[in-house]
Amino acid sequence: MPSGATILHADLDAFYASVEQMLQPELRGLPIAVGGGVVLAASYEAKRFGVQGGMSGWRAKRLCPDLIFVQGHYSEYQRLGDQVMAVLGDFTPLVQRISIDEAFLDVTGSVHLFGDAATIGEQIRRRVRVELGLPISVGAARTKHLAKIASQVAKPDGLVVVPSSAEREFLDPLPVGLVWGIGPVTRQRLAERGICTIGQLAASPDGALRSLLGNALGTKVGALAANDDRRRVQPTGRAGSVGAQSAFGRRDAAPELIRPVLGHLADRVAGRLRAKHRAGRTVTVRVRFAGMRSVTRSHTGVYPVCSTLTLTEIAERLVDKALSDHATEYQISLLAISVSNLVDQPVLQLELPLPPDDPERPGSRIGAARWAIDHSVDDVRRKFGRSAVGYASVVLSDRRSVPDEFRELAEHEL
DNA sequence: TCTGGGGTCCTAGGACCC
DNA sequence: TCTGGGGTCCTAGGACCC
Repeated sequence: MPSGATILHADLDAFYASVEQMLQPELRGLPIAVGGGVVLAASYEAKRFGVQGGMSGWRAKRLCPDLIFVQGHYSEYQRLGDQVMAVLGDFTPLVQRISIDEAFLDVTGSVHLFGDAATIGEQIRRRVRVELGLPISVGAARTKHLAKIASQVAKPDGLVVVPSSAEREFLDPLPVGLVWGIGPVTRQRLAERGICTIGQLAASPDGALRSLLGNALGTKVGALAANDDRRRVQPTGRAGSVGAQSAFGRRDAAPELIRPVLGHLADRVAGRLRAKHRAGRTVTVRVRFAGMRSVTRSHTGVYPVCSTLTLTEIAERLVDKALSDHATEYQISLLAISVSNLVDQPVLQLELPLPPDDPERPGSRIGAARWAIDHSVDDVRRKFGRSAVGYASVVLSDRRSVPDEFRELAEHEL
């Protein structure tokens, strides 16, 4: 009997940790964490003790004294993640990759070739296990939202198919936190009103949902309740913004470090933009203070920016503004730069020389000079590597809490 | 002895235009 | 002589996701 489920959500289990256990068999069955100062990923054996990604290493060790810290094999993560996606692509061209280790599939057109959703889900799981040595969970349902919830329920290393005839029975007893978009804050707000399960949420009047969750999320939950999720699986698009951030942790965030750090961040962001022939009109900085309170300041200019020096200057101005608005805060715990409103910038615009007083203006004297500098730096790096030439990298080299390879895994396609 | 780094989306107020 | 309604863009903050 057909289940009506044609959307799959495939999600590798504890991806980085599983890769380490696959590469080093002596680690299998043991609580491990990838990373050191901060836990980047934890195996299921470690998760049982409450160890989670993003947690500081000392806290994880306190929760799980036998925890083993391992260094990440980041290029392996990328390679294996890509290979998993290739396996998924063997079943349908309609694959929407959400992150390095997770994707939606629409198998509507594939069932006559491979069997129903349950069969395809099992084939995916078997192939990923046999060919790549990794556990992957799969959820199958009529909509993306349901498929995603199903894969979470299937974890670890399982398959859950939600037949369209049994969606309510499946959803109603589940905790609201499984709904995409409901995090800790919203979950708490709902709990205060006695709403803990998706069934209770679905039974709430539409107006109440909207006032509780906001218009957008309320509509989404209403659609979930009415089984009316119409989002389609679509190939992953390009990123709408590029950013970089640097946390100071417990190291001193001396004021004289602000500028070198901004230079370093701008260098990363602008370099990525140039590599993809992109530029952005809006620059946003975020300053986080001790106590996790953070403020943002942004500037939208007339011309798209991709020059390292120009981005640095704009970011410095914005950070100065943020700091003067919050003069009582004295300790900075994080700095971030992000560029949005992106546009394509296929070639250098060789326009008529323009007044040289606006470095942001492409074709102005200063703009052209910066373009030349940036591109020679990019050239040297292409030939000799990132560290061959760069901004204050010596000053900051021992400050990086997370390896660059890890950062790169999280980058989206520009 | 404190909380990484990459993103997306939503909300709300204000400026400005027609 | 005082003011409608709609739309777009920008800014700031916040929740959330992987």
